[in-house]
Amino acid sequence: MTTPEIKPIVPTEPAARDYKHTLNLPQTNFDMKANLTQREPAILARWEANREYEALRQRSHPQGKWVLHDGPPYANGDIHTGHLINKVLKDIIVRFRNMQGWDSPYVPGWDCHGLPIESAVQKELGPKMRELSPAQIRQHCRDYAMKYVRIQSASFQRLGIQGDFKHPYLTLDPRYEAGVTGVLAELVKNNLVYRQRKPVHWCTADQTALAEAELEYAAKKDTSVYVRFPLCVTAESWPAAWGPVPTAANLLIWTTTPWTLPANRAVAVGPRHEYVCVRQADGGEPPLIVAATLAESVLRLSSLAGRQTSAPVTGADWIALHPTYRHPMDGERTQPVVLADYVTLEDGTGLVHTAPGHGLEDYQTGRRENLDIYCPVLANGKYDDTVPEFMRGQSIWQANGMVVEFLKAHHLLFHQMEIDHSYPHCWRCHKPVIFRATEQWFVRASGTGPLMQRARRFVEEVTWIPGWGKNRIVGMLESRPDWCISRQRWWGVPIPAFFDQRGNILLTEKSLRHVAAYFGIHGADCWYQHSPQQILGGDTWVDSAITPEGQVVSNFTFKTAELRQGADILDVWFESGASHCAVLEATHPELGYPANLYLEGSDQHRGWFQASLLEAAGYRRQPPFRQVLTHGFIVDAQGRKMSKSQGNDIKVVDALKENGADVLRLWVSSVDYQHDMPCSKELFVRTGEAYRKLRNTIRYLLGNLFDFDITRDAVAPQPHSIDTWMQYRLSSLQGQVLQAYERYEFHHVFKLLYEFCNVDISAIYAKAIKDRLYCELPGSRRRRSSQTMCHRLLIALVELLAPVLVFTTDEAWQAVLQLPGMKSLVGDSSVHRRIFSTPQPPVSQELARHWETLMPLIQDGLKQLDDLKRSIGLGNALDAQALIVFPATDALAPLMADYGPEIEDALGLGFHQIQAGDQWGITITDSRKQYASCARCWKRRPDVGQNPAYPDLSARDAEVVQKLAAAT
RNA sequence: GGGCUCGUAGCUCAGUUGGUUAGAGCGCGUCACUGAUAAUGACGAGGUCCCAAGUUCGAAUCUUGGCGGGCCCA
Repeated sequence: MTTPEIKPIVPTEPAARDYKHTLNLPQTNFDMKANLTQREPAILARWEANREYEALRQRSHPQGKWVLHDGPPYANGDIHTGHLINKVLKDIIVRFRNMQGWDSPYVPGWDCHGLPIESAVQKELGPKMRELSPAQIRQHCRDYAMKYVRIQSASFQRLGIQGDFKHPYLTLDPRYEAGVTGVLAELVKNNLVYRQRKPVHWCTADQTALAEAELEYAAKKDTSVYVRFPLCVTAESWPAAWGPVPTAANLLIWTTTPWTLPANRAVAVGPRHEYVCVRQADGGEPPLIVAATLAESVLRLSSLAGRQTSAPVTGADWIALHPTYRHPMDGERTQPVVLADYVTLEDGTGLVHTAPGHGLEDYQTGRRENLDIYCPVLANGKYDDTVPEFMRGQSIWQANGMVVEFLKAHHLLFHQMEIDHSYPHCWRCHKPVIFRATEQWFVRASGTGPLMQRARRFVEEVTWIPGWGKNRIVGMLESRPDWCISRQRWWGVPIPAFFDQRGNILLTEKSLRHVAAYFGIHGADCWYQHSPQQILGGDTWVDSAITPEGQVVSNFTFKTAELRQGADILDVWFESGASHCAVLEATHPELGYPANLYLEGSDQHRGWFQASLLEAAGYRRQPPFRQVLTHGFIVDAQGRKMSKSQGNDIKVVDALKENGADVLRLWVSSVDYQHDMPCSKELFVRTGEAYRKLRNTIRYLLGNLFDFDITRDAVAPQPHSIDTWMQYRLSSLQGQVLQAYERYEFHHVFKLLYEFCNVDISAIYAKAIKDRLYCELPGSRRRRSSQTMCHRLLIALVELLAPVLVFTTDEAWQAVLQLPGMKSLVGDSSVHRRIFSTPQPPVSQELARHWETLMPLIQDGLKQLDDLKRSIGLGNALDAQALIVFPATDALAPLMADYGPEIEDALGLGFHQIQAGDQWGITITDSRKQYASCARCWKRRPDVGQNPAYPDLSARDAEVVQKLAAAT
């Protein structure tokens, strides 16, 4: 089969007639320029006026309820890139769920209590703070927190985050405070709360205990000392392996905190490590006891000449002889050498100075060995009066030098050196913290207790995304100590314990439930304003009591007039960790327990995820979340952490002004958030370029639909046209994008949509259908078929982009509603209240496969066009023609009359011919000297001038113009 | 120092159970179009797959050890 021979017409210059007005050129008022910084606030105002969030809630939700529970950001400071990533990811998910047909409400929350706010207020108030009552201080803190709630709320909304911002949850809400207290009641009921003297991280500047999450590690210089502890030498306790019993000997210990030496109560050795006795040949120095493997390196520190090292003895064998030593700073005290598993031989001497009041491991050893949990350091970091006289009242930070001097003077200092090490600091005041034994409230959250057993089971029941999140939290649970939940500050939820004059304590499930109800009405501030009589509501209260000795006595009668309130408040992590009860059930019961999803940065494995899990494990049968999704952290372009002090941080507020929210949201969607995310101004600029491509694709589709009425003009894609190919591509795209959303793989969503716009639509389809859209008769089947496809593309793109580009798709949807017939079809609806359209049924695989044969021909054609451009300066493909050769036996052979014109248009050519042959092939040639150019469609074709009435037009264009003329 | 984790073109990402010459889009360069026009198209140049050793006929992929980054902890 060959195209019939058409007699070529000698090229002539076309008459200078202008046919532009007879074309169907794109028309739309959807601007190419986004102007987001102006447009977005206007759209926000419209949403506000239309009560969009409320309207969404009232929409029908065929799938049921699906709840993402917001982790509360801390109400302090402007929003930063961490908020950006977290809130936008949440918003994308919630919007996607809603568009899937779920009822997915979003209630934003804020963490309003805690030390950072109190410290900031303290700084603002200065010395005035001392004159204020606790209630007045709390009022200042409240004002401070609420100020930042307002600032952050405005910023989140400006980012397009959709939610119930009129009714957020605030941890300072009395109902929330009641909820937190209720959780505490549950834990007390299950015997999971106790009070004990125990070393905790303590900030001497802020004078409070600190949680793990409130520490930050920084380099610190310290004096480390090697100290002689005089051994009590007796024949019975002297190992035979060490040779003759000397008259005196010293244990050698190493510590980086000389100030804790007054609190020394034991020396610990490793059971399997070997210890030796080192003697100086001249007998000038008493023998030293050190670990065998460390002896050489330690003794080298001091120029001990001519030494002899004895045979070794294991720690376990030595301890069997019950060795003791004299306290280095208090010769009256005799103290034991004990075993401990944690002693290592990595540094030091293998003998560990043990101060049960100043270290967690030391404390555990102390408990086991029945040692005194002795802590001579007051809350302000100064020694009390139980230490040697020269140190009394001194700050521990000054004491290091004094201790060293003392040791020197008493010939106990073996060696001293300055070291540089990583040391915990207070997250607020950045001062170094210490371990200090104090009376604190604890939750039994360690070991193999019932709470931990259930927590471990919960971990198994939850889906952790990515999967390693599970390992991470399991590892943390395994090694965690009991949870110190008390803090010595003002700004928080009080631990509502009452104390009588003899130190008996009232803190029971019953008393907590009573106080919780009272807090719910009056707010927790009442703890500082109302008397115990008022709060407990009577002169006596009969309940269990905890005696000063820690015994529980039932049916104890408290006289409320003699009670005073405890001064401790709850750890803020306990507060936010109670949100599964305080929010999902108490303040926003419409959400319901448990949540489908918690989504936070991966640091929350130790923070909110764990606090929530532990509290729920204390009294519930079901974990508070079904899925936990974590994201990584934003780093700078070089992959370094962002910090204000380094000046490499990006200000979200500035980035918003420069790029608009949709560009920032698109950036969030474009990166794989499970790892670190590099961020820079340049990356926002790049994202802006991607944004423009998406916007222009929508604009192109809108522009070509100005005269297309979906209710009247839609036709099925023509079977052997590029429309069919496009439908095939679209169906496949929709499936992939929805699946990527379902898996929370938004960077795949972005990539799929972006490449679809660049390649499938822009480079291939839009190019191919330009001629038929612009030049065919408006109502022609060929044009309507492509318009139908454009319409489907438009709706699909706007819908699939809606969770990400919330403003732009809203604006685009307004333009969609202006298209003929649309309002009658969908009314005045917002794209954000839509449920994703069901994709068209997939087109036949056979038709789709045809294009797998044709696409390589088109690729070949493009290459040839480029060659012609370089070799003979052929600039416009409309000045070229193709000879398409197809195998006569191919299944496509009978269809080439249909496919030929499609290839011509896909390459943007003026003309083509088809010819049967042996194998597929395409040859592009210059037709400038062969055919005239049609004055309307600019194609060079042999049929230009065929119609005598229109000598400057091709046959098709002549017919179109004739019909248009007839119609008017 | 420990636990978890990441390291593929300038950027963002793909790379199936190991298997031709490691891919895509963007960006960049060159060119074209001027009826998607501060838009659009074409072609092209870009990679020691962090490094090293090992296993294997064969490693971006598996093992071990480094280096560098991040989070959490000590």
